[in-house]
Amino acid sequence: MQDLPPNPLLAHLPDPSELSETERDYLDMIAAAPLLTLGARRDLLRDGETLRTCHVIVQGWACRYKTLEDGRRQITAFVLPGDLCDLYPPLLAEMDHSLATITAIRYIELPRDRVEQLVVAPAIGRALWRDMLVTMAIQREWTVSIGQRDALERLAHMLCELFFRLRAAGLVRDDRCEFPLTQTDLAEATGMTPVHVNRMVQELRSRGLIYWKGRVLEMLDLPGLCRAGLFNPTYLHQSADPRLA
Amino acid sequence: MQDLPPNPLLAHLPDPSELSETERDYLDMIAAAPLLTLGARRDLLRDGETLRTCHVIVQGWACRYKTLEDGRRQITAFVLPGDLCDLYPPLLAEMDHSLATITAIRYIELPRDRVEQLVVAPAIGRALWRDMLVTMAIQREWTVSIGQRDALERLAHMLCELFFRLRAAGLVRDDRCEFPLTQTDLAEATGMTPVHVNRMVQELRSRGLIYWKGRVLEMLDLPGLCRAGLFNPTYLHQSADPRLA
DNA sequence: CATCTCGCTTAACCTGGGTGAACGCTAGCA
DNA sequence: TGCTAGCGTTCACCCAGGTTAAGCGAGATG
Repeated sequence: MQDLPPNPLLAHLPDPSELSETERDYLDMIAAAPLLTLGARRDLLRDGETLRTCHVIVQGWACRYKTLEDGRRQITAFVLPGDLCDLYPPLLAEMDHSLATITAIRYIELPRDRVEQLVVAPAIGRALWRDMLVTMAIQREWTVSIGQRDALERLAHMLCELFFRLRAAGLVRDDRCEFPLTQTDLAEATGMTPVHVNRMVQELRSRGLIYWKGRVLEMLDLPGLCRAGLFNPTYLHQSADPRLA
Repeated sequence: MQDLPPNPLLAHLPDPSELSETERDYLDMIAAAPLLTLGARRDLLRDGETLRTCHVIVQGWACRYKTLEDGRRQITAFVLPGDLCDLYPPLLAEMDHSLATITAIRYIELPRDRVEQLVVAPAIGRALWRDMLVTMAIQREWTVSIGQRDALERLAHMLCELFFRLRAAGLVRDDRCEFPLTQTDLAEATGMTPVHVNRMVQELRSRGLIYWKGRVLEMLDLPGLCRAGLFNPTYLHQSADPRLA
């Protein structure tokens, strides 16, 4: 593990100087919350659970998924290092999906009423809204992908999305990033079979678009991959992000 | 058109007595906003537009959609009468999808800064958050449907979802509702072709699950349709809704 | 050092749903 | 009262991607 990045909750907020004193107090309390740990490939939250606390994943990869009665499983979102994640669900009565780790993670727990405060704090609330709207846009784009793009486009699009999000989180150097997903994960996220994901990975490799070995993914031709996936990054609304050089 | 329901923004909020005076003032101003009209099958907002106002659809059906460069089109959500709809997008810089009417609609426009106030008003903000989380849950469920359910299940699931939402909005009587979607709409929403939607509609009819003619849809066997679609309504988080008898 | 497991890879075969095209019904509309 | 347009319906054909199964390499475990 690398050194710990600052709490992602903070990274998503405006400059502290724009916050009221009350808001700064909230954040101080959050910064003081103890860091918890969970190993790779475990459930953090299960469908049907009732929650009294909220989670913020500080480090590591996770995913949301739903399982049908007969066992079919669909990953509906990837939660990347630095993403806010389970801040909101406890505002509803009951989990309607599960959340599992991909890698080991570090996270904090916040009591529910603290989140309710954050959500309606002026500057913090607005920032959380903006974050939520981007998450929503990503979810819409998955719908478009699975509904309209063919297998190759879908895989290319998914890799582009993850890459752009990782880059915005400062986790890309020289077009390379750590990439802990398995082909089976990608299959469950894109609605195809692991076998077919493999075929498409081969195809992207043979076209010279990506290098992927072990846990390292490198974009050999990012514009080409974007074209192959009909990927247009505007839905990520990253333009204003200062971390993009 | 039937008589006008109250502004859906109000329907989604807690009892007015729980609101502060400031919040009640906000709502009064909203109630006073003039009602605008737009005909069926028109774009209300287009991908790429920059917005300075927000919209609340008071009456009628609409949908969100995205179009790929080569014309493939995916409907990503249906906005039903009474749903909040475009309250939030203007918090982001630019539309990343389009919004089109299905039927003629009535709507109001709110200036952007008014929405920013609403969103962080204590009681109103919390209610809007809850609404947003349900919308998000629906979007996740679409991902699951398109990713994992087969054509028949997908169609059945979509009909169940729309039916439950319409029922919560008070638009169902005796298991019947007005249903202005075409089979092509359903095709664009479920990621299949109109031809195949038609085959699946025939199948649901021949199993005695639905009656659908003109603009009327009737559930002849709702439990059966739920089973056919592997539909579990918990993700709609309707249990607490007082309008469900 | 042997064994086990997990993830990746390849191959042969099959099917759900796409494609393209034609036809018919109903509802405006001139 | 005939024309046009949109929507639903049906058919014949075909392919993208699913299915099943087997082999392989690398890291984990005893």
